[in-house]
Amino acid sequence: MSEGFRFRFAPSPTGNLHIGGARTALFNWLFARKTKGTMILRIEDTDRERSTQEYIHSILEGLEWLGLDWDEGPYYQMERIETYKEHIEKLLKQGRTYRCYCTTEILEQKRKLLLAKGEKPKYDRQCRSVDQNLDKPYCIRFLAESSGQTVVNDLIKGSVTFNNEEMDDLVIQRTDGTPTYNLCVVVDDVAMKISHVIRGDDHLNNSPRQIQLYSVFGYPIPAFAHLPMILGADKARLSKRHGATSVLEYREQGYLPEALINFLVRLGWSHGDDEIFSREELVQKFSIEAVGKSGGIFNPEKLLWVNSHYIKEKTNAELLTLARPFLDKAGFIVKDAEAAGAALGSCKEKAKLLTELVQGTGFYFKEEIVIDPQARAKFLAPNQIELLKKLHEKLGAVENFTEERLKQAFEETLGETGKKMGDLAQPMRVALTGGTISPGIFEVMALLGKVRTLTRLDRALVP
RNA sequence: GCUCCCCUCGUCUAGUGGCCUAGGACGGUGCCCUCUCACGGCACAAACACGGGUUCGAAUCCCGUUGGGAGCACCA
Repeated sequence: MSEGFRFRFAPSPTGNLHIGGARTALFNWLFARKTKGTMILRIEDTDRERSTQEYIHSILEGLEWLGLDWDEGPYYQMERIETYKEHIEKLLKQGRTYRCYCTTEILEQKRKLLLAKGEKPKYDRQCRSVDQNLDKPYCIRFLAESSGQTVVNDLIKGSVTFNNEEMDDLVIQRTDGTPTYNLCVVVDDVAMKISHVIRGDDHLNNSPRQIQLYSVFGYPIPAFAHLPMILGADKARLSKRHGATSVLEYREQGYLPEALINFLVRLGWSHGDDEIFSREELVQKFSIEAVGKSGGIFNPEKLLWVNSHYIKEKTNAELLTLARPFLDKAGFIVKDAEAAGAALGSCKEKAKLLTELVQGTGFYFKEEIVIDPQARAKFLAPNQIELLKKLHEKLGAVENFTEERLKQAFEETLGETGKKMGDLAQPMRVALTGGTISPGIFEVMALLGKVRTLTRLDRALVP
């Protein structure tokens, strides 16, 4: 048995699972499932200042909602401190580290100075030639290669060459003794036998520095794939000011996980002219070669369209399950699951979000409807009331409120009065739903049933 | 400022030298359907960033320019 590929999603719990993170997770997941490899979840929580337990929960919940499962983990970096320490020790023995006593203020000054001179603000290695046994707080830096080149062979961007002189001497251990990101990723990716590092292309510049670490440790270098960024409408990296960034916010707004997945995968990946992909199709059709190089703008309208597509595909029973939290929130009580499902189903053609779907079914769930004054003025004028009264007589005689039978009653009324369907349907709609927008009028009546239909009609007939 | 990445309709993209009069999708516009709103159907407008090459032939290959993005933390 050959060993399969291994992938990881490694978020830091310094925020909720956001759109960009979700897509990184998705691409890793797709590649893992496609190749029958292993998906690993690792929480990069070495930033103790900003990492929180709430964010960890939020990230896990987001992944779960999207259906992006993992085979190993979650591993927590804070539980692996000893391993990092050992590796720092190794580097020390190889003479590739040195203590740096420079304070944040001093470093800040140096940066400003270099920037003002028009140079790249990298550390000047001053402490390298300073006594290593001073009784002062210190951090540990990695002595980087200062000549030659480092090549990143990226599955998406191709081969990218960096001059080593561009590289800075990274801080690998903070003054408080905790290791930092660039060291931890390398140590962990090796320890977890990661074969493919798939991450956002904001990390592309980190890759050569990490490759240097792999080399010094004598570890094999994994394959890299740097995904292009997701941008806002102004082409700046997606952030809070572009609207919702947390995946869970989309759940609250009434999006379906499969819609978000489908939308996200199409941002930077394509398969001919196809737009809609089931989870199974994605796993089958996904390939890293088809991932684009350029950043993509997050287009909320398209997301909405994808979502409406998936809502339309749902059965009544599925809609009821999905809409449940929103119904509860609206205070709508489900007495008859089948009828409630049918009510939701009657509105699915016009709903782009689950929240809209539930709003649309208010006429069904509310015991007492309130008639919109404008709608009343326009559609419940005296002559229209007369027409409704005629219809009322017919309806009283109708035993079963089936759409077919109701249509018949309408047509009879219209035949006797010479009016058109619109003349009758619209006033009826206002009488039964309180507004001018609803599913087909016969469907509404069938859904409400004879008793409620006639009660509402009675009430509407007295101004 | 320096380093790296990127560039096909407004947006996501198809396209790997002739199939391109550049295709699809979202959005937009118009028409049809129709008991309202939608759904749906049909149609229209809309792009190869620019400039040089290479070639019989370039959206596709090469060079340069402009433009956009990312990184340059004791954040990840």
